[in-house]
Amino acid sequence: MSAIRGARERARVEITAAIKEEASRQLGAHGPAGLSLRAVARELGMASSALYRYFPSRDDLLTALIIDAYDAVGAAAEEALAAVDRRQPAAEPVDRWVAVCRAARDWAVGHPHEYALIYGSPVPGYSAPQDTVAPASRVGLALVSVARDAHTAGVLGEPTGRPLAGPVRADAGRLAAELAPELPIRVIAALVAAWAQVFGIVSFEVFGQFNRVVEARGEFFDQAAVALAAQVGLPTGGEDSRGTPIPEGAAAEEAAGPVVAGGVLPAK
Amino acid sequence: MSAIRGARERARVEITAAIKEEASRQLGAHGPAGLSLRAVARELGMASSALYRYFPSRDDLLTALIIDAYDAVGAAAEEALAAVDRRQPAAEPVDRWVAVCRAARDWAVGHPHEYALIYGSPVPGYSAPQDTVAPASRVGLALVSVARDAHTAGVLGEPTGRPLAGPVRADAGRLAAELAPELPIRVIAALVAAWAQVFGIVSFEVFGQFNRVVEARGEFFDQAAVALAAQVGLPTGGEDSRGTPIPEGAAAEEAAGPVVAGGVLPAK
DNA sequence: AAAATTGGAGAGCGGTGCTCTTGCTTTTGG
DNA sequence: CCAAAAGCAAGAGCACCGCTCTCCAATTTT
Repeated sequence: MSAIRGARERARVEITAAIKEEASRQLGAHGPAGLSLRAVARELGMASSALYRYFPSRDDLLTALIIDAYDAVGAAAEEALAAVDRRQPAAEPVDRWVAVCRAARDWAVGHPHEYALIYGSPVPGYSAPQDTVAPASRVGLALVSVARDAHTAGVLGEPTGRPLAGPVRADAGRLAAELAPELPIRVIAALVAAWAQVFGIVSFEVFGQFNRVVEARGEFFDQAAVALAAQVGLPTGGEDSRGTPIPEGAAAEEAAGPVVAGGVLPAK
Repeated sequence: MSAIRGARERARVEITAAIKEEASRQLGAHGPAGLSLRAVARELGMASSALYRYFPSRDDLLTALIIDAYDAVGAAAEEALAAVDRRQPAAEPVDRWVAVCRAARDWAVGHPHEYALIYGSPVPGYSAPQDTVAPASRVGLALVSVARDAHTAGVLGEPTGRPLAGPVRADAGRLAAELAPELPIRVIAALVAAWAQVFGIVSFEVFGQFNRVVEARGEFFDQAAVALAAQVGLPTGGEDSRGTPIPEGAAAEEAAGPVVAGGVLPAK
């Protein structure tokens, strides 16, 4: 969209990118607290004050990195979904679900500092500017799309759990209208809960809460992801809680089979 | 245990407590990043260098606050369990479960900065010294004890989900030997997952991920907590048999939406 | 009472985010 | 084509930070 307006403009985007790159490098090396504008400037061979031409404050730099991180994990999730469809055109919903969860988790363990930036404590003063909400939704939307596709395919069962309390139903209804009007309200509520719970497990792993508790983190995560899929109503091929009808009999051989069918990567 | 050994010793514990108190106050006001040794010292009317007689570094002060926070949320959970038993001597397991979850959640909502300290991103360089693991386990142990009591009462059902993968089974077996040998291994695994998932939902609420997504946070949390209880194998009264509402909704008036750290600047 | 330990205060070091002023270069427009 | 405008880099400087070191007073111990 932007033609080469001039050397100046081109230099600007290049330098901006270089700053973000170096900042991201420092963030990976010393953590969010160790991100220093002066150090970035030093590494780039420019005066610290010159940096303020590109980012009006340290928090703005951090916000840029936050958006990039949201986009990175969102892209990873979307790409994983596309990859499983490419590899296996009629993949089971649960496999698509697990692929998305796995992608988020793998990105998180591969980029712990970036992950901490977006799913850890809000770092600066910082009250999530509007620019972050779209990138932040991408993983959630990928999960929603898995459920939506299962629904259109007619294989989406009843989510587990009790009937919704009134206010929760209202929230879920509002969300449904926004992003998937065809899905049952209870599925929407279950999706939101599952979304949070997936990241709960990821956070515990990345933030060290599983130290000396869970060693087989990959398998543990997959197990939980499958359980969450069932909670949402995706057919998991296993005996399910409370006799949820399993729409079609495709998966008879999974009874003793691998926990995760079809091509989801093992731990590492 | 320590008799009054002298004015000096008594002054030491008093000053130590005062430092932690003021530090906690500042943490609540300006967030973890805004905790400044100099400011604490200033507020206490002493030289900043004198503070180092009590805490050898800022990180040590933070560690002390972290331990206090773990103890506080752990105590809240244990106290909630005791309270529900006191109020209702033969409480349903699911009610005891939800009480523990609720206590953790309510504490987190009421102390967002302390919560961020312990369940957010690991703040400094910081590699969780051994002193923190015991306090950090208290909430988890409360959840285990609910399951254990249900088991001894003979009302613990099968946890939902597929059979465990081998490595997960190994982890769960080791944990079972440590803290509840009588519980089925699958229950242990489900407990660990539920533990992480509870805090996933709490973190999403406290860290603002639910902004503009979930408004009825209390009800939503209760719903998820019940679902997790079922996942562990606690009887939840069936899917629709009894419309027993959720125990209590106590803290519904946590108006402040952005729980985020004290605004350094109002953005712009 | 003397000696040893402990706590407090100040100065100072190197670092930080950020602002302001001063020049220089590129872009713009008549 | 050249002057005005706008954008950019650099330096100095402010207020703050964590932390160390030295010096001195008060307390404990011997």
